[in-house]
Order: sequence, then structure tokens, then C-alpha cells
Amino acid sequence: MSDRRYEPKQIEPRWQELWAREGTWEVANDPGDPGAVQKSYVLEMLPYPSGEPHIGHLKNYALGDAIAHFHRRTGHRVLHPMGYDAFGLPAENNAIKTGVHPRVATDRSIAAYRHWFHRWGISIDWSREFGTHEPSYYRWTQWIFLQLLERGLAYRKEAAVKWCPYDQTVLANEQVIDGRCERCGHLVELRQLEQWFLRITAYADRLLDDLDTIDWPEHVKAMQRNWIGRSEGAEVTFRCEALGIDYAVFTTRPDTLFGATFFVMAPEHPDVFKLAAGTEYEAQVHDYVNRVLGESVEERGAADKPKTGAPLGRTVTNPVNGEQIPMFVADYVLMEYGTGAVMGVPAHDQRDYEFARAQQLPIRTVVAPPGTDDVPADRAFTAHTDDERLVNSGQFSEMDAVSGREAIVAWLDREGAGHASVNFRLRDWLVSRQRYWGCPIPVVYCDHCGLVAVPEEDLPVRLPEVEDYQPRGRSPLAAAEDWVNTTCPTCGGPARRETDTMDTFVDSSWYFLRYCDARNDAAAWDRRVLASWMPVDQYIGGVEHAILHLMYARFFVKALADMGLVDVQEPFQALFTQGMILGSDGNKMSSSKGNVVAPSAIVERFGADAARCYILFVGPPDQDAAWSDSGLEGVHRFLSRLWRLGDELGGDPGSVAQPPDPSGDALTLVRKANWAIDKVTDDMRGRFAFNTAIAAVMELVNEIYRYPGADPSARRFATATAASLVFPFAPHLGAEVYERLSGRRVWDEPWPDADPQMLVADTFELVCQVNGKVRDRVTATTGAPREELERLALASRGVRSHVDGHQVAKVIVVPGKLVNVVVR
RNA sequence: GCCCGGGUGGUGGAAUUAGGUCAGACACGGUCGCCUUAAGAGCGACUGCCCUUUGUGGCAUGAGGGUUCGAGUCCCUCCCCGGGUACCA
Repeated sequence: MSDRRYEPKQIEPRWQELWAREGTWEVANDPGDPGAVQKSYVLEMLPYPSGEPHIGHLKNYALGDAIAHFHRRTGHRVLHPMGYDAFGLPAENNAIKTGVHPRVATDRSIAAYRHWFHRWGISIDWSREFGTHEPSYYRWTQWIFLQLLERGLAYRKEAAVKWCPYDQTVLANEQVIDGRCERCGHLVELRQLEQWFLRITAYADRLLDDLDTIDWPEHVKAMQRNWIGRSEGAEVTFRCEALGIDYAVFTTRPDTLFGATFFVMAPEHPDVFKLAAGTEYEAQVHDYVNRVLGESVEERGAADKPKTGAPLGRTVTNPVNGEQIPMFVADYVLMEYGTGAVMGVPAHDQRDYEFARAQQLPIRTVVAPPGTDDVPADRAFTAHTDDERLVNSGQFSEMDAVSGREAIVAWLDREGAGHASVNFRLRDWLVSRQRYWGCPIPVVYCDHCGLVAVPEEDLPVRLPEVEDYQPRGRSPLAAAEDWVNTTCPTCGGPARRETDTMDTFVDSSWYFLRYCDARNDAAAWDRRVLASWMPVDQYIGGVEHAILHLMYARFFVKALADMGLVDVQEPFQALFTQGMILGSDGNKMSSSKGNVVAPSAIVERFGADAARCYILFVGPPDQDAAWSDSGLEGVHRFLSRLWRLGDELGGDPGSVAQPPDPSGDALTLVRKANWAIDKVTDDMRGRFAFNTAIAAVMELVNEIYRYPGADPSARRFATATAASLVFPFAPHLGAEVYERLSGRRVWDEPWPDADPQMLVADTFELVCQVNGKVRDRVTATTGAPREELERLALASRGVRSHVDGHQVAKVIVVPGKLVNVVVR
């Protein structure tokens, strides 16, 4: 046995240099002959370059790399590129703090990331690398924006938008978490501002329906479904006779229409002051609305907050019964959802109930279980049963709730007072940001021509240099006067550039398309090239992007498909969401807790292979796992053992083929090697069971140690097999050991096939049970008939002693496995 | 509240896809041994719990029921933990 030591520091750089020099992982575009060799596009979410990569990145790329290697060696042309999501607030905030230009800090960080990806041995096609902040990339981001603008999918609108007072910019709904800015945690305010939106709501139905066509984790689909929030119901018109205006409301419960005893509008509703004007409540309404609009989004959103509101002094007509019901303004009604007004049905809605109690409004039950006409008002909306029927509902009374609902909607339709309707929770995507470090929006404002798109040939609109990035509620770009003042592309007169930049999620909504044709200067991509790679076959990243990035990217692809620019409906055919690596204390890593594990330190000490293998071995990759130094050492020990086998057996390269007709210990080793091939292959194919795959290779290595005297050809075969199987997880060591034994490059070798003859033994251990309890085990011949197995079991000592004195009721035989004797 | 996950040794986890091999692979930690002047590294053995019957013994996969010859795995009820989301009418 060798007593030399495994030194990853000597092994790993050698392979890294070779892969870099030879461009081993580069793959050419070959749109001419799609299908000749099966393609596989393996992609990890691109990193946001900030400082140095952390342990989560190592996990992400170790996972993707294992899949990429496995696909390559199972006969696929694999596209596995890398880039950087380089625009964004953190770099800009850092610039404000340190005075370092965001471009400088970002480029520095990109260099660090690039260095570590090499050092980790990730098999990346570096010929396609880019950063989203490069003009050669954002030129096409702007181009896509113009395509959206041309089709009305990008538009400007004044709306009550979420504003972060700290970052001094507006935010998308998706970027507000519990009423706070997801970046800085400050309470978000509502402001009435004109902003740029992308019309993602036009795709709500397809974004929802097409979830059924993709292979994503169920919980991610569920989150997207919730976020899209499709509700079926009806729109019903209530007329305010005094002003002669019709107000529509959306309801999911048209069956409760007869129970509407009041009508409520959102404080932001444009008609609120008009309605109250001249009534005795005018001053009260002004006070109330002003107070509510000054509240933060969080205060406003608290669910347990008591219901408040003010009467408007007007009534509307309930279309089904002609009743005049009073109008109110109340902050529990949201302007952004539905029509900004609701009918109040206190008997069948918790919120309406609370409001009715606060305002002392009547509560009328209109849906009740059979045999009851009136349900206690405080319980009416909780207990719903299938056999409920309508009561106090005029001509619809006594109908069951389901057909009553349909009948009421049909009646409304006939009378022109309403119709069936579907509502979505999803809102349009607010994409403009009043910040510096982002992609400029390529439009100008001309006094004569109004809003004018920058012509394609003038792209990119370059981000100007500015001295001061400090956010002041308007974009820092506005200070670059030379840049802002331009000429109108249409009339040639003076014009001003748009000074807002785009949300960085725009940049990352199409980067996976650009990788396919990254060096194309004439277009964002060649459609044929795109068709040869898309969709991404396996996408890998954190769940934190379940809604934002993953929804936006799906929207972009659908919009681009409608323009005839791409040929797929979904960008990511399969998605894998990885769990986090937690600190050794089980908490999320953070510098304040002092539990941060830096990948650089681990790789320095134990090598990239050990770090990568450990992260994959510690548990199922979709689960969170706590970091453990001793666990890492255990994996390092395993790799050392494999290395020493290579050192011992690999003096002069030769055959590593499976030896013919092995017997004795050699047969045991050959069987174990084939078992490991079968197990690892199975764990990798479709599943992501890297932890058990690595465990299987460990078992194989342990077995080789157990039989030091076995025939050397069998030991060489088993060791080379272990190296070949471990290569996707520990590429340097796998390549090293395989080369020592065979003289060949393991990545050029096809993935091994298990020899079916070696997967089954001649005999097996027959489990003998009595009443379901194991009482004996005997050796039986593989493929023996049932009668034979039954006879063996009944004859076994353990079974005889438990059957003795009882009557055998029946005997269950599971061929190849067990016999269960049932006795009374 | 609603929607997803998940509860298995001292620890991370395996077995859950089709119910079947005394449940616990692999690894960490622990105990002991070999080697060594010593330490380290390495190698090897043992390691779920219980027992005044140490036995081809009993118990055991969050709790309680059920289906079955047989349940960690399937069904019902409940408890606990994690994540997402929430005044969406």
C-alpha cells in the first residue's frame, strides 16, 4: 500500500491549466444539423458579482457541473456557459459609500469570480462569457425593450407605486416583502408617479397554464400560481343615481349578491372626493383619505388591523333587488385589485363583516345550509357546506349555491348589469428605476413628437459617466446634461433622453438566449442557432428566484415567441432549486454571526474536489445543510483513499477493462464495480441523488481496500471505475487517477455501462418470515421456482421452530426475495 | 387563515419512485485495537434502545387508528417543525 499522500494542490492546477489551454469545454454552434447529436443546455443562474463568490455559489456550480459532465459522457453536446448579472443596486450603493465607480468594483469582482470558477474546475464554455453591463450586451437589452414598446407591451403610466425612501427608487410589487424593500429592508411608501411598465398581465393566463408543461418543483409552481392569483367570478355594475355613474365591482361570490348591504371604495379611487362633495361627510372623507394615504404600505397591509372607513353620503343601486345601499370609503379595499371598489356582503365575508360591525350596518344571510333560514351572523362566512342553498334571494331563493350563482350571473348578463369575469392578482411589471447603475431606457422626449424610440441603429444608448450617484429621487443620469440633451430622431429638434434605468431583472430575463449566440454583433441572436440550443434543459438555482426572475424570464420568452423571434414557449424545461448551505451552528451564514465559511479557505486547504464532493455528499441537494468541518475531512479521506489506490496500481498505464471470467475476490470486486455503475447512473439520471451516488463510490473504494490480495486486473478495473464515476463530482482527481491507470482522459471515455451479467449473483439470501417476522435466512438459487423457495423456507430451522404446533394457513412467496409463512 | 415541504440513531442522512430482505447504506462523532519511541496520518473492529431469561429475545421511523400475510412507505384523525403568501373581494 502506498504511503505517499494525496496532494490536491499539485493535482488540480495541472488539469485546470490543461482545460483552459485546450478550451476543453467549448462547444460550437451547429444549427445545420439539429438532432444529429442530442443537445443538452445545462445552466446555473448567473451570479451577481459582488466581492468574491460564497459557498452558495460553490454549491450551485458544483451541482450544474456534475450534470454537465454526466450529460457530456452520456453522448450529449453540452452547452454550459457563464456570465455575470452586473448591473444593480449593491454595486451602486457601494460606489456611494467608497467612491469606487460601480464599473470598477463590478469588473474587479467579475475577475474574482472568473478566477474561482477556474480554480473550482467548473467545466465552462468560456468563449461565450459576458457581463450584462457591457454595451455589447445591453445594446440588445435595449433592442428588446424597443420591440416590447412597439407592441404596446412596454408603456408609461401614472400609478400609485411602491417607493423605497432609502434607495430613492420605485420598486416592482415583487420586490416588496412584508411592506419593506427587499434590498435594504426600509418601509416602502406609496407614491403617485409616472413610470415604465411591462405588460406581463397580458400573459397571465399563459404563464399559469404553461406551468403544466414544464418539469419544475411543485412548490415553485405553486408559488407562481399564487402570485398570478387567478380568481373566477363576476363583474357587477352598481349605479349611483345621484351622479349618474356606474361602478363595477368584481366578486367571486355572485351568489351572495342579495346580501350586499353596503358598497366600499378604495381611498385611492379617483371618484371618492367627487362623490363626497357637497355632502355632510365631505370634510370627514378628506381627513380619512389623507390619513390613510400617509400610512406606509406595511401599516396599511396589517391584516389584524381594525376596519376603518368613512361614509360618502351617497348610495348605489343593487342591480338584483333595486335596493339603495350606502357608499363608504375604507382602506381595506385596494385600488390595485379588481375595480378598486367592492360590494359589502357582511354575512359571507370576514372583512365585510368586521366593517359592518364597526359601522353598524345590517347583516343579511343569503346562503344557508338546508333547513335553516338564518345562520348566526358571526358564523355565516366560516362554515360552508356542499349542500348550501340561497335564501332571502328573491326569485333565486331555494336554489343550491352553485346553480344559484350561475343563474344570477346569467340574469345579470341578460339585464346588462354584469357578466362572468376572471381577475388576476398579478400586476404589470414596473421596470423603471431612478438609479445610475443600470441599462438606460432607449427613448427620448421631444417637445414636438412626444415620446420617441431611439432608432435601432443608434443603439446602444450608452450609460454616461457621472460624478455623483447619490439618489435624490430622480435618476443620477439627469445630472449628465450633455448626455440628456440630444436631438429628436424624428424631427431633429431638441429632445431630452429618458433618465431612468431598467430594473436589473430585465437584464437577466434574456441572458440565457444570448449565451446561444454570444458573439453575434449583427443581432441579439440568430434564430436558427437559438433553436438548436433552446430551451434550457436543466436550470439550477436558489428558490429565492421562484417568483421574480423565473416569472419575468418566462414572460420575456413568451413575448419574444409571439414576435416570431424564438421558437419555444418556455425558457427552462426543467428546474432544480438547491438548498442553502448553513453555518455549522445551523443558522444562515452571516458575518454578524461569525459563521461564514469562505470557499477560498476550504479550497486552499483541502482542494476543490473535496469541497465540491462534500457539498454534494452532505445531503439531498434541494435541502438546506449545515456546514461541518469534520464532514469535509471525511470526504477528503475518501478521495485520499482513492488517490492511493491509483498511486499503487497506476505505475505504468495499461488496460482498465473488466477482466474476463473473474472468480473469487476478483469476482466480488467486479460485481461491486458494476453495482456502483448501476447505482451512480440511476442516481444521476433524472434524479439529483448525488449524495447516494458518492456514497456508492465510497462503498466501491471500501470494497477494493477490503480485498488487497484480489487479482490486480480486477483491482485496476474497480479503481478505474471508481475514478470514472467520481469524475463529475471530483473532476481533477477522477481525471488524475484514471490517467494514471489507463493513460487516457476520462472525459473522452463514454460513461460506463453496467454488465448485466455482473449485476445478478447465482444465489441470493432468501428471507424466511413467519407471520411477517424474519425468522431465518437461507441461500437460494437465483431464479428458483416458487415451490422450491417455499420448500426451502419451510425446511429452515428458524421457520420450523416458529411453525411448530401451529397450523399453516397460507404461504406467500415473493420470488427472488422472501417467503412468508402465515400460521394460526 | 390559505398553499407547499418535512418529522427516521448522539449528528447529517439511506431505504419512500412499484409496500417485502432482522430499518438505519454512506459519512461524522464515539469506544477499543494494530502500527509508531511518541504524536499525527493510516489500517481494522464495535457503535438505535431495553433486559434479574444475552435469546436466531423484546421494543423502535412525531402520536393514535385503519388496510394488508407483511407498513417508515398506502388511507384516516391529530400534534409539531420549516418555507411561501396574505385585508386579492
